[in-house]
Amino acid sequence: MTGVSTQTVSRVLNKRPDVSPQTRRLVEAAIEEHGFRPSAVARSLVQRRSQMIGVIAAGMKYFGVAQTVNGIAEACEASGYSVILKELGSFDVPDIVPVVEFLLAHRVEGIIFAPPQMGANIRHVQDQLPAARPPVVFLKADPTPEFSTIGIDNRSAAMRATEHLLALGRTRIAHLAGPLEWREARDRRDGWLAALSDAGLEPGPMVAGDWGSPSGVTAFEEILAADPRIDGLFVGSDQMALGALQVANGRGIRIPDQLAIVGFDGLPEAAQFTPSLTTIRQPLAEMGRLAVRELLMALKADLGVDTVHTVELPTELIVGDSAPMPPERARATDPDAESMAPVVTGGQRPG
Amino acid sequence: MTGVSTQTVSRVLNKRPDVSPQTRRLVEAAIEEHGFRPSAVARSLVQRRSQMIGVIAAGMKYFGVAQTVNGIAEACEASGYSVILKELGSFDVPDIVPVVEFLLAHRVEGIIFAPPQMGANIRHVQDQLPAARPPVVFLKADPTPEFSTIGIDNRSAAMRATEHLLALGRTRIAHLAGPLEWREARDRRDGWLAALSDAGLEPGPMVAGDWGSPSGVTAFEEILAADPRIDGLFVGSDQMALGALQVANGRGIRIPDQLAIVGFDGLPEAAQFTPSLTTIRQPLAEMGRLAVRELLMALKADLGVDTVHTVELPTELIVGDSAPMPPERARATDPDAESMAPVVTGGQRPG
DNA sequence: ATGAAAGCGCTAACAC
DNA sequence: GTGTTAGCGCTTTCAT
Repeated sequence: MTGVSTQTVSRVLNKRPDVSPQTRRLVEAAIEEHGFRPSAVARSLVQRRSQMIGVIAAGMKYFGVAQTVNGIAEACEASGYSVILKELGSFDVPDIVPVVEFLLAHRVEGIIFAPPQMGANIRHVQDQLPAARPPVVFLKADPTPEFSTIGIDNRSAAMRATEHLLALGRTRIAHLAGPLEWREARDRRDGWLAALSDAGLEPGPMVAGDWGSPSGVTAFEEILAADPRIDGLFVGSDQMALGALQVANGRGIRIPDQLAIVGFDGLPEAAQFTPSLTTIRQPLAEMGRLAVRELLMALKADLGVDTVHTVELPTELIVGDSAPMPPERARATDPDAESMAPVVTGGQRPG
Repeated sequence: MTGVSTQTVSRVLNKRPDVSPQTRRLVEAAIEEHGFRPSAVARSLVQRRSQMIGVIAAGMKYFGVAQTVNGIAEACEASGYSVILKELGSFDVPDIVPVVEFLLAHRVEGIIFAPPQMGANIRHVQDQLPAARPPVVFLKADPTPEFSTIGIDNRSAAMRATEHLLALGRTRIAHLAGPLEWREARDRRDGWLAALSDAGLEPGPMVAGDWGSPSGVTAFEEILAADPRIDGLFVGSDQMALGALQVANGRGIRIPDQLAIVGFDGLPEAAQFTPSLTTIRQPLAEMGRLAVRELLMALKADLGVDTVHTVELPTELIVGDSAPMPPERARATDPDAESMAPVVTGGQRPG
């Protein structure tokens, strides 16, 4: 309309080949001059694809969630998608439904749930999801036949952690748990119990914290009060383990000789704790990336093909000084030997 | 069109008053039955407001950026806006321009830059920003007359940290700096130098790390090698301070008696370090929230009113055991006494 | 209280 | 190669 034509402009913008170089230059000049910017909104409307995926996150203040959202954002950018981020105060159902509606209204092409945890409430969310919807991936949720889920096997990983303590000859092994309303906290506790039961040992005391490092301090003190003679401790998060380390150091408890500690999460900083922390690393960013891949695959295959997958990503045992490698090497018969192979960091012990 | 009418539906959806209750119920029933969902895309198109704000972030893997994005998302939700999150690999100019174009094409109503740092390159970004654009806020950037910026006064905060060490009677004060390509790292170094110069002292050795805790280990070892007799250390990030603590603990350096340490950032975990870390807290989430407020205010005032503000948020000295309160209380004449008032955490020292 | 008409800014399907 | 027509799904404005 401006200088010369009407929607030849469209062809220019979309870099179609069927435009004469001359016209093209003309149009481009006009665009430049008028500071014209094509509306992606209108384009989304007519094409019925927004090139957006919706991310429903809660607790981004937690290291894990932030890491996962990062993985999602990265993978989206790499695939030409963008993310609409909805941060929720909580995952209670009444909160979630309007958010999903919002995302649907914006015609996102997929939705990822990235919570710090998934409890039973997720069932309700799943029930309330409208039938007509883009693909959805739940992170850290119980497997279902209806939705793709991506997570780790918390129970096995916790068993692996506990077995590491057992391999060090520890027999009185306590657990500093996460809040037991959280499924992940319960799964980790169950893994701890199972490993002890397999070894024919009684569980040591268990106290729950709230994932944060201050709660590690108080919970560990309660554990010590319950049984000062424990020689092994499995902690549900690295942050709580940090609190336990502070108490142990303050009381002159020698780690790992007197008490060996294994954490959970794989914070990058764990290697610089005093002493460096043995921990289970979760592939948090990978989870996010994989969730995007799942979505894109489902989008591609939108024929009735089966696009529901349940993925459990492998975890790693990162060995630090708080619970070093046992003298006899990891058993070669370990069924998960590959995925769960221990990784030894440069457990730094200066001086 | 369906059951009864055409765009009376619109009135129903927008909860307009001028619809008979009867029709309303009819329409609502039809909506429910057909699983109809209004298109926010079409609405954005016709109303010319997307209710979206664009966030350009880089380095969300860093605690600080994640925290800030969290604050942004929170504040947006609270105001009925949503965020389109673009995560960048880096803030090099060629990368950024297309991202801004993308956001503009999506008709975001504001843009926030949330990088881990802002170097000189930001100038180029600012220069390349098109003239016709929604309001933009830069986080952590140098003040400019053209754009709103929100950050902290790194230099003053670093002076405050160093003065705390001086108040403890320390005279050989070293600095474990961040990477000096970063403006923030340089500002903190300058604050350290200024405080020492004001006190008439020579600066101790300085070595730069990369913000991460492993680099704290090696950099601190270099500092010790350069001058083993230092009695104070100001560290540019809490994570690097964690590395320094590990080395100090490993070598039997008594903290704070032999060496007092002050960090920077205010990680929540710093209180559980061994020993608990004295540090400068930055209001990271607040920065994000404030950025959103800035944007919304600018939106409201879009008359030629002056909407460019330069905000420097106050920081806090959090006193832990690594550099305790000096015997004589903080000088009452401190000009920043209020905003910079030290906060004493329960520096935990068990047993 | 409701319907009809026009248009937001683009692209798809055809003509020319 | 380029212009024309139509329509994406809404919200206006004006009639009724």
